[in-house]
Amino acid sequence: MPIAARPIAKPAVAKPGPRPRLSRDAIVACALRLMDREGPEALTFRAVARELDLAVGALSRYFRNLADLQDEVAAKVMAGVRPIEFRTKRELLAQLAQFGIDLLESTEDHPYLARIHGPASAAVISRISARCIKAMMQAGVDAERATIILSVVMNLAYAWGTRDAIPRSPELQARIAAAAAAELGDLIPQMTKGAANIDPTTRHRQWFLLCIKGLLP
Amino acid sequence: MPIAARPIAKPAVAKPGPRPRLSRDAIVACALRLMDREGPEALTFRAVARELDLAVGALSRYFRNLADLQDEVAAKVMAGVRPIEFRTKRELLAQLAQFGIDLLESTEDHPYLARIHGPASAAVISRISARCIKAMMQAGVDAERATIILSVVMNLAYAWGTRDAIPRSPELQARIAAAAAAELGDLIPQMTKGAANIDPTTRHRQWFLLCIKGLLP
DNA sequence: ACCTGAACACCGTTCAAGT
DNA sequence: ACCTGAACACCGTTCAAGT
Repeated sequence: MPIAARPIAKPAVAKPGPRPRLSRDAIVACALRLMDREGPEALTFRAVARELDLAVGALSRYFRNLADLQDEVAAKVMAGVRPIEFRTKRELLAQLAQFGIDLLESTEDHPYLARIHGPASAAVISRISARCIKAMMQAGVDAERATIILSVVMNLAYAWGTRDAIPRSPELQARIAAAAAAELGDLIPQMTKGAANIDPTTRHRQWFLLCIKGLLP
Repeated sequence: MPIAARPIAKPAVAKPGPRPRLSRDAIVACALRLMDREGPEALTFRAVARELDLAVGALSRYFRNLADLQDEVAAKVMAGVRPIEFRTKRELLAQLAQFGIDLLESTEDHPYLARIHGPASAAVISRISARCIKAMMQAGVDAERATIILSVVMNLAYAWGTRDAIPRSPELQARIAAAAAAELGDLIPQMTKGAANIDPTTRHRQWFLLCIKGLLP
């Protein structure tokens, strides 16, 4: 996901006195860059202020509190996800799968989304959801089914996108694998059989298609 | 979910000197109670120390850092979720739906789980997943399908369980509804039609069954 | 009007000192 | 061996004072 260029020109030497007002969006963009670069815990008012050459206190004029800023970052990311549009019934399946892939890539790029989710990002997601459900209903899917299908696609995208987001030490990785092996026993060969080295996006798309096909009427 | 009683007897008057050692689990149980009572942001080393009548520094002997303690809390909650067991093929559908309901109720009780998730809780989830997948494979479901079905059930349970976890002011609630209405337009009547006032658990079970039926071979 | 930056009340984490 | 609690380096948030 491309990040907007620095929105505020920084004078070579800090000058006192009133400066051009920052936009909320410029601050959100800066916060997003910061999180993508240094991780979610690096987002602090003080770090943003440093980056923007502001005093700490100034940020409170734009955001009620840190949670508010975090929420707006999540909203900005989600605003970049395009909902499906109704065209033809035949395209519905492929469109839904593509929507899933798009969302998956967004959450891969910003795996901290669930930790900073708030009311504002919830509103953005609600709007995207409504548009997707509308498209499905125009294609003849009933409201309940459309809601469930969308829920499946969005949540699988999120889960698959963040699967590798928790840093695992090699020892822990091995411990998890051993625990799974102990449970699965002699079924392991069957499991690894299908995991040929195909492109992950292709495999994810296949999984999305399998789910959506099973759920469309 | 029942919480264990306070594990350490608190002397009426604080006495200096060595005291009986606390167990990691006793501290985790205390942290869990604290989060359920006062929300996830109330979990601090200092609050736990106060509750357990300990000095702040002592907790670092048990947990590397706060994230470690949070992770163990999530692991404790997840350890209470029972995976499905293989019995008969006929029971598979109902068992998977029940597993979904169980998980959904856990996440409703502790909606902060995603925010405190870490390597230890990931290991617990991995073990539960392996057991569920094994049961499905013993019932004749191939490994890939079993993985996808489990992914769908677990992630829907999580999403549906936390749907109402973000506090929304009435104004925001209205703003979200208005945005959805603007997108959906005249399709709203169709949507609300099915939402008769049935028990939420029953509705969730129906949704789980619909999904699983569509995905089982 | 808008920004500054000291002040305040909290944190997590460390570690010499106690018992 | 285990706990204490002061000390340190950070936070978010507030607000009188500047320009």
